[in-house]
Amino acid sequence: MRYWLMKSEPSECSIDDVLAMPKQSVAWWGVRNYQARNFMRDLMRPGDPVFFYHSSCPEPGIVGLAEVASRAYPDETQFEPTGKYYDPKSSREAPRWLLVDVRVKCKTRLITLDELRAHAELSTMRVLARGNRLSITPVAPEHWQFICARLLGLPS
DNA sequence: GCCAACGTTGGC
DNA sequence: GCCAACGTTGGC
Repeated sequence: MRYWLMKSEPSECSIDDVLAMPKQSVAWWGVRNYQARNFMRDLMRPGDPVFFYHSSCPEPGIVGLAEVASRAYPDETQFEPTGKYYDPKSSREAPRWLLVDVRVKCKTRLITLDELRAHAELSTMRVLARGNRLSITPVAPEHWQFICARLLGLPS
C-alpha cells in the first residue's frame, strides 16, 4: 500500500464538491503530466490512502482524507474536442491520459502549506520540494503517520 | 498578475 | 539526442 497527496483546485473541484457526489467519489480528471499519469497507472491501487489538497487558492493545504477507489482508466475529457482537456493526439484505441476514482473519507482541519513547511520532520515531503509542480505526489509512510498523529491527532 | 521552476515541443 | 523556445503550474 502506498500513500498519496492529490491536488485539486477548489474552484474546479473542492472537497465539498466531492462530498456532494454520489458515493462521495470523483473521477480525477484533467491530469496531463506523464509522471502523475504513471503514478496512477503503475502504482495506485484501490484502498491507497490519499491526502486531499486544495491548490491555487487563498489558503493552499491539506483539507481531508480520501482513498483511491479504482484502478486507472481512460480520462474521457481527452476525447471532448470542445473541452479544455481535449488532446488531439490521443485516441480511443490508444488513450494517452488516465485517471482513477478518488473517494473522500472525511474532511480535516486545514493544514496549510505554511504549517507543513514549519515541521522539520516533513522537510523532505515531495510536495514541499522547491519547484514541485506535480499534482500527484507519493507520501512517505512516516510523513503520513506524522501528519495524522501529530497534526490531526488521529489514533494510529 | 508575477515569476521561478520545469515539462514539452520541434528544428537541427 | 541536443537544446532553445514556449507553455504550464502554483505559490505569492
